[in-house]
Amino acid sequence: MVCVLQRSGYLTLLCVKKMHGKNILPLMLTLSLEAEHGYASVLPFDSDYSRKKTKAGTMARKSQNNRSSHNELEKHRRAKLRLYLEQLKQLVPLGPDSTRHTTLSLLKRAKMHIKKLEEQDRKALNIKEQLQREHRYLKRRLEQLSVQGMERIRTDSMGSTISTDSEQEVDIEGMEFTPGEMDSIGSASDAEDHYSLQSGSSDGGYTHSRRLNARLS
DNA sequence: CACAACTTGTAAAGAGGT
DNA sequence: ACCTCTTTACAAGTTGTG
Repeated sequence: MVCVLQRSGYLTLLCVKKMHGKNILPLMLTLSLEAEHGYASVLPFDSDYSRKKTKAGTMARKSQNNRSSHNELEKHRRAKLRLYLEQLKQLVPLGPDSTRHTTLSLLKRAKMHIKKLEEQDRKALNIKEQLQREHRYLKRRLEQLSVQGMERIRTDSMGSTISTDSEQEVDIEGMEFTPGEMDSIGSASDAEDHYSLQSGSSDGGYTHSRRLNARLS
């Protein structure tokens, strides 16, 4: 039996039982001399243990120094986890019962919060698309009406009279036309936008267009 | 008793030697 | 290519605490 007192405070005993001249049942016994630990482990041992990547070999290879540095690393990992949880806590709105929050409850809240944000995002996207359709439709309608107004003025002027009918005026102040938009006047997407406006949510866009149509027809 | 913190063993991945 | 070692992360068991 070999007995080694390690600097880490652990006592390692190496026991080898001989039978018929051969070493059998080798064991490595590790005892902690620190009272608060009371640590003891019995490991199978063989002369090749330091080179084998077996479960027992790994255990035997790990010195107590490795063990404590491993514990330190694990401590750091937990500290990092705590930090991330703290950061998460700043991002998640906590309810009135914010006196006690466990890790589990925080994660549950975070999950709910993410779902809520996703829903808000989805709704906002729908509204944005609806407004874009409305905007496109109104723009094209305005372009059509301004063209009609110009033609009306031209035919009137051929009759040596200039119309001063205020009802025929089209306010194009503030309008901007890009070449693409000018090309798309009267295109199929016009009807599509109009349809989507009619079938869309009940905002003021459609009624506004109808008023405009009625006034100029 | 529930939860947090700690300890320990182990697997996986990557590095390095042969 | 194979083997071993180291690093890293995770899971399970244990201990501490309010």
